[in-house]
Amino acid sequence: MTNAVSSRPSATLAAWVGLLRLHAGATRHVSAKLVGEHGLTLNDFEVLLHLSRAEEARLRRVDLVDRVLLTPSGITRLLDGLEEAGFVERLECPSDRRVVWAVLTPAGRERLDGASESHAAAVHTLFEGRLDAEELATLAALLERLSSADAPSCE
Amino acid sequence: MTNAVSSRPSATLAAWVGLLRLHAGATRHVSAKLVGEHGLTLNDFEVLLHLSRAEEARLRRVDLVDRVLLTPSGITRLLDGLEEAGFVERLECPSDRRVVWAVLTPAGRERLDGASESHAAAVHTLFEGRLDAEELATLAALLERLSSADAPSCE
DNA sequence: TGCACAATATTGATCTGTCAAGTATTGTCT
DNA sequence: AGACAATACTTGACAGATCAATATTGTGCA
Repeated sequence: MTNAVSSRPSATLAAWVGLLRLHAGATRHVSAKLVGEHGLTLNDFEVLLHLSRAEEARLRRVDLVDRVLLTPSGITRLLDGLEEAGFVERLECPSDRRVVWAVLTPAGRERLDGASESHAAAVHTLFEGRLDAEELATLAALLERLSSADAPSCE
Repeated sequence: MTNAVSSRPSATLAAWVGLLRLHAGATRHVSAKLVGEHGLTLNDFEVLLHLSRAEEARLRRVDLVDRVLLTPSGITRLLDGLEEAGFVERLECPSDRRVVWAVLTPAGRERLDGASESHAAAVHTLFEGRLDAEELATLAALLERLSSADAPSCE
């Protein structure tokens, strides 16, 4: 009886597959709508959103890496696209010449505003009718606790 | 103020970002271990696992699409890799010549068994120390309910 | 029977993101 | 100062997955 996975479908495993399945399905739903109606990827949207909330609508690459959970090169490439589309601009930081700010342009803000409602609605329909307010709060709290300090050292 | 997202950070939204963040972090952790120690992608692993549990250790492409939440072409390409590695074999179905079974080979089963424990351990460390048994069960139940009938028609 | 349509699987083009490596700048320690 | 590490970002090569289009087989029905 060596197969730990199939012989002991524990609660951790159930939570794990639930996470995988929900993410895959949810992400597809929300992303399809966002791309179809506003030409924005999920990550595009998130970057725009974070910029819009930041001081002076600008962030360093590194800060975006933390917030969006992408690798540095992923962020660079994503921003390349957003720059080309005119939603974001590069701005060199005078005090530390290693950093390059990503600045939200008016066009970027406009696109973000246009997409926000539709995005919120899409997310809403994922949960609507399946969970009541209390369950939702519980879920949010649990997920938050799990993702807070998340990378346990890989031995 | 027309920005629905930033002005109303509702519970749905909190759950949503929790889901995104947890998935990104967790997936990276588990996947890194699986690839590093056993040369298997997360999806490779899942396919092997589903096959091992199936009747006669074989499934149609379409069934894998449902279980693993990948597109048909994604499954085809993933199986190409597993075939090349010798973990899976193609088998044409005599009764319906459109379908091609994916059959788990002994080598595939062996690799799966080798990876299972390490995988389960990796998943375990994600939850360990952060959630007690009851919370874990709650989480699993909530996730399961959300992902069960998942694609609400996109209007 | 024959014909329209659905279901299964694959392929080519393309996209998004990763990894490993490399450049440039800044900070620290002696 | 000068050496060395750390930080911020970029780039080339590539993996993994998607989409749209296609081939093939099965099903239902006039």
